[in-house]
Amino acid sequence: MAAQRGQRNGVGDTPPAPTAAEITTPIPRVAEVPAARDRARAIPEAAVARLAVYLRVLSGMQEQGAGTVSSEELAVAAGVNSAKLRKDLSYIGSYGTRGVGYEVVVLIEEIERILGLTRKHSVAVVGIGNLGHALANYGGFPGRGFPVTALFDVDPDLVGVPVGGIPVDHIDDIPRVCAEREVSIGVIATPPPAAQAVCDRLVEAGVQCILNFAPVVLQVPDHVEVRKVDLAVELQVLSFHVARRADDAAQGDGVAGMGPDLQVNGMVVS
Amino acid sequence: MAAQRGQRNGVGDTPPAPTAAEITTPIPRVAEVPAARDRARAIPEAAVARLAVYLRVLSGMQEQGAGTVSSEELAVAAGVNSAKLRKDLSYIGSYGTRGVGYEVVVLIEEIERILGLTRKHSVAVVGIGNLGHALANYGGFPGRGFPVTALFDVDPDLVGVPVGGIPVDHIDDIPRVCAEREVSIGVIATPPPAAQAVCDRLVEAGVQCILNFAPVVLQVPDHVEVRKVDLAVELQVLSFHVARRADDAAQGDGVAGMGPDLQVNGMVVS
DNA sequence: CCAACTTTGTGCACACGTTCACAAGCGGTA
DNA sequence: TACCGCTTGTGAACGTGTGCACAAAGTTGG
Repeated sequence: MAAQRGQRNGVGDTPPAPTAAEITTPIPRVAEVPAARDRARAIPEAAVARLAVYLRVLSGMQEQGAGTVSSEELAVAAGVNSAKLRKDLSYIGSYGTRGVGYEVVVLIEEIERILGLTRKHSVAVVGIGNLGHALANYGGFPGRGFPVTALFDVDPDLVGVPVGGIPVDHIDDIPRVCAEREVSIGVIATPPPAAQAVCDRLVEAGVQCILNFAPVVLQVPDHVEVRKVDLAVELQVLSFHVARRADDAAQGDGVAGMGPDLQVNGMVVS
Repeated sequence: MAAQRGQRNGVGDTPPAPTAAEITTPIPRVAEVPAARDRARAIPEAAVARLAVYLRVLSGMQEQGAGTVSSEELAVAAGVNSAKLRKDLSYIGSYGTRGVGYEVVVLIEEIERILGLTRKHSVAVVGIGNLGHALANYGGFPGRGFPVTALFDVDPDLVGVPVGGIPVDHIDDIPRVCAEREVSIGVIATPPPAAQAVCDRLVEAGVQCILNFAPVVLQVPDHVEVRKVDLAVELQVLSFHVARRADDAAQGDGVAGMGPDLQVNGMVVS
């Protein structure tokens, strides 16, 4: 996935050099806060998403009492190449020990810090239909750190009714309620026609991050970050692969039989 | 976003040249079916996802009685660059008229054909909790073409109960039921610990495409296509952006005040 | 203290995707 | 028919992300 956003202007004009303090580094553990900040800006989006995956895998390992992991172990558990994993981790700093691996606790701490999980992020869900209901009932959202603190809908029958312990407010109250409860992430689970209007109100209320489940391309000012989860697109992409597969089978038939073509690379699957 | 998959081996060893029949092209409208097949294999994943978006936008335009669209119009409606849009469309063929634009109907037809939407794809939902319930109730799934024909759960209290018009079966019946109803797409909405086992059964049942909502890295044989929708990851990526933004504000403070930095590029927002 | 082994961190090359810029082609007009 | 303006389709440059391969660095055993 790839998130669409409202026209990000050319980021090509970044500062020419990273102060060169990066290379010299007289003492091993310098570059405390400021360098970390500089690095944070350079982490590719895809790597950020993977860091979140690593974090979950690491949490699982921690619960099972693992003290350290090698990049190889962590990589197979996360379903990625070990080189990629190491590169991803290098974006946030050098917290591994050569010849040994990474300390699970340290890695968890650092990833959480980079992802901003040390702070709680209030979540508001707008649109309490099937999906909104499900989201609200997650209660505390994935793995805590993202408490759902506000619910909104237009339906007067729903307003006031508590869902998952939180009373539903009317969408007209978005600005007030979001401000009061310091909502930092808005989740849009409304029907398509309502999505843009809801989005506008969230933005107006100062919400800077939006997770959009409505199959609509949202227009937002470019200081707002939008991520989209689009069920229809996911299914259609899968459909494409079904079709491609069917075509391949129909076409490359007379050549090598109908069996799957041989696998050269060693599968890492256990 | 990027979908993880079970190690795709180097596609670098593709046929050396596309038969060179591509370049010469004596007659304008040759390259009927076979070329379309060859092309289909070359469409980048990201482009496929966007084609699905274009399709939705086009459907909306068709309903409003539009006969033709220019790449520019369609691009802004889909929230992308017009050059990118044209390149994406070029992957599926040349169906535009220079100086005019694209015929909406034709484009819809062609995109549907490429995405394999001319055929119906039965969907099975496994795990009828909050989310599974919501998915089952969509009834016919996004925009039809993806009828939900089977539901599964372990809970004996749910088995036999109809949800959204379809009775829930026990997950032990996955192979039989999936075969009977010719399920081609499996949706996993179970708790994390059950996901891999469920996935294995789906694969065993011959399902080749899986949409995974469970926060787990699935291991599948490489003829199976997996797409992942991970709520936790989405939120954590947003959290990262909040943090980055906070850092920026705290750091680049003394320079240009606290207002948003000026926007150079012309916003396309209406 | 040294040598052998292990694993990280990263420079480099490659591949993929995006963007630019323009020739090719079509419709409208005189 | 010839010209003009407009929009497509695409070759080529560019930027980003991925994967390889190896030096750097640490640990363990003698």
